[in-house]
Formats: sequence, C-alpha cells, structure tokens
Amino acid sequence: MTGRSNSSRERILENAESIVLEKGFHATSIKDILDRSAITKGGFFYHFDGKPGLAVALVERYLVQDDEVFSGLSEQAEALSEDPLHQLLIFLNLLAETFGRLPDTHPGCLVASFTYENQLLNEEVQQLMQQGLESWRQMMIGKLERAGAAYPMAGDVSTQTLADMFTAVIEGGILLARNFDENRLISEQVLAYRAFLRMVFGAE
Amino acid sequence: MTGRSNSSRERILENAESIVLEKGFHATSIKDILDRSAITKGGFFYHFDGKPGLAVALVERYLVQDDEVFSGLSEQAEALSEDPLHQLLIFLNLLAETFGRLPDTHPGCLVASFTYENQLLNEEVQQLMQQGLESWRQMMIGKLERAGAAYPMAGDVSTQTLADMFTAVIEGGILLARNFDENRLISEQVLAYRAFLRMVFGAE
DNA sequence: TGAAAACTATACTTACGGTCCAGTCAATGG
DNA sequence: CCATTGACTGGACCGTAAGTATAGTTTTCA
Repeated sequence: MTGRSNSSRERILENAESIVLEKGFHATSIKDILDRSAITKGGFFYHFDGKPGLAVALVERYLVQDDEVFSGLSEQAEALSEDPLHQLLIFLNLLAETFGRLPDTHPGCLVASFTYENQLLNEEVQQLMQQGLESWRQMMIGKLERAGAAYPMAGDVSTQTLADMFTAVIEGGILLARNFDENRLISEQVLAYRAFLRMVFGAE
Repeated sequence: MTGRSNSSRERILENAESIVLEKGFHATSIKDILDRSAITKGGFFYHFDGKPGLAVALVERYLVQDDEVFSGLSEQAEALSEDPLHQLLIFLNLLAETFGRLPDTHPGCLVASFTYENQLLNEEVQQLMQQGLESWRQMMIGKLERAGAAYPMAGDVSTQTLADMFTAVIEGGILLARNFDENRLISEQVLAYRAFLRMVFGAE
C-alpha cells in the first residue's frame, strides 16, 4: 500500500491506452509505453504480467471509467425530470454534448480497437469486452423499458435491438469522426438515435 | 499481361485480407500471408511494394468489392419497385438478408480495422478510406433525397446524418456481431435503421 | 523461338520486441 | 536497527519480422 505504486501503474495504463488507441495493441511496443511513462522495462514487468496482462488491465480500467461516465450522465438526467422517457432523451442530449465538448478528435473506443485484434488477445480479455458490451446493452434496456412502461412503443423493433443501436451508433460515429476528423459526427449520430427514439415513443 | 500474375496477386490479396481482419494489419506478418497463399517472399515482393504497398492494394480492392455489392443490391431494389422510398426500403431488406445469409461470423470491415491502426498507415491509405466512407455517404444521400422528393421527411435529422447512420449501424453491427459471435445482430441493426427511415418518411 | 514476366529458393542484414533476471534503494515494522 | 518488502533500474537474451540480394527457373505472349 504505497502512494508510489498506484500512481505509476495508473500512469502506465493511461499512456498505454492512448498509444493503443492511436496505433492498435499489437503495434504498441512496450518501449513506446516506457518512453511516455518515465519508467523502465523492469518497472513495467513489476506492475503487469507482460503484454497480455496489460491488455486485461486496460480493458478493466476502460470499462470502469466508461461506466462512471454513463452513470454520471444518467444521474444528471434523472435529476432533471421525473418522466422516464424524458430522462432517456435528456441522457442522450447530455451524451451528445459530452462528445461535442471534446477538444480534439475522439481518441476511440478500446473495445472497438481490441475487436479487430481479438485473435491476439486471450480469452479473459474477450470475455471482459463482451461483458462491457452486455452492460451497455442492459443499461439501455433498462432505460427503454422504463420509458416503454409509460409510453407505447411503435416501430416494431425489439427493445434489445434498440438498446444495441445505442452502442452501434456510438461506435459507428467514432469511426466516422476519426476518419473525417470531425467530432461533430458522433454527436450527430447520438442525436439521430435520439430522434428515432422520440418517434418510437410517439413524443414530440 | 499473363494469366498467372493476376491470379497470384488476387490470391495473395484475398488471404491477406482475411488474416488482417482476424488479427489486424500490424500483427499480420508477410510470412503469415505466404504460408496461406502458396507463394514465396520473392513472389510477394514482386507483386507489392512491401507492406505499405499491400495496405494500399487491400483497401483499393475492398472498396471496389464493396461497391459491387451495394450496386448489385441497389439494382435489384430498383427492379422491384418504381417508388424511390420503396426502393430504399427494399435495398435495406436485401442488405439485411445478405448479412443474415453469411455462414460464419462476419469477417469485419477493412476500413474499420484500418481505422484503429491509422497511425501506421500512409496518407494514401487514409485518403482511400475517407473516399470509401464518402462514397457510401453519397450513395445514401442520393437514395434519401430521391425518397425525400416524393415523401415529406419528419424528425428534423439532416440528410447527411441520416446517410452516415447507414454506415454507423453497419459498422456498429459488425462490432456487436463479432463480439457476441451472432451475425443476426448486423441484420437487426440494418432493419432497425430501416424502421427509423420508415418513420421519417411517414410510411407504414 | 525468344524475350519478358512471373516467379522459386536461399541466404543474409538489421532492427526491434517481449521476457527474464540480477541488483538497487527507500520505506516500513517489529 | 536491521530484515523484509515494495517499487523499481538496466541490460542480456532470443526469437522474429521486414526487407534486400541474387541466381536461377518456368510460363506466357508475340
């Protein structure tokens, strides 16, 4: 229990994540990480069980942080309205604003990055990624069901598919944003999804 | 101009693409490709200007093939209806069916894969990727505008954002499909997008 | 048939990447 | 006050990858 350890470990993870999102996991060498993190190889191997161990730690950390963002915005939305549908719509507005406020191009989603290298990653990482996607799905299913209890749902799309669409438009939006170097595109996708939900729930 | 050349080159590209989609570009070694393609290093370097040259050829080929699929489905849809909105809706149905018919998990999108390694790729590749995304956008803008000329559009979402959403749900759907190992998820996202468009155009 | 294209085969250089290990040093606690 | 532990440093080791070189062989087309 030292103050030193946690800060080094966290610093390594933070730098590693940013490099991985730039270049991909395999292309990120341990030396890349060391150079940015002011630590040596030995220090790295003290904290992580090699590169596979780093991958696990990266995903774990990413999912926790992500959950914090979603939870924070959910709480804000719930404080602003009593109505479950309005809460959902406000949540999406807040999320779009959050994406829009980013100063640079969105760095990307670690789960998406790892998805296209998943043959290299051990089963533990793959399970964590699936868990992450599942938790986003369940979060949205919860919001959609609460809204659906108060408002009839049109459009004949299953709640799960509607929930997955949340993840899909964000991941797709990030991809567009990165390629066109326009952050705006993520927010626009989130707001388009919001417009869809408004129609599904017959709101105006 | 020999028959031999084209078949070897094509065989290399086909195998390279499938390995890249499994592991990512950087993690794909030239040897991996040689082993699957029954060719030697000399042969490979005869056809491509190293790995950077391979990347360019891979994207070029991918975009052409992709365009062929979209064009084919568009033509089918246009043969089945005169109405631009119905053509669009049929097109999306055909696309969802195409995804659903895949025997294995969808291999993934090369543009998405390269997006998360774009620091490694030269400007030429990045430009090609952007061109590809732009052409998908323009294809959908065309379809949406033709439908919009015949039917009023509700929902206050810009045509471009609606067009980008096509790419977003597909890329997002592929990501979900790969992680959950359920191809169904792609088709569902395409059909959810279709349901959205139906509402936007007030169809029933 | 002859020239060019499309290769095979092998050897080699260079560099880098992941891993492991032996040692250092400061703080902690008994 | 000394033994132990946590948090490292720095470098050796070994495999592997990209790319080069070169010499020779087969295939195809004109």
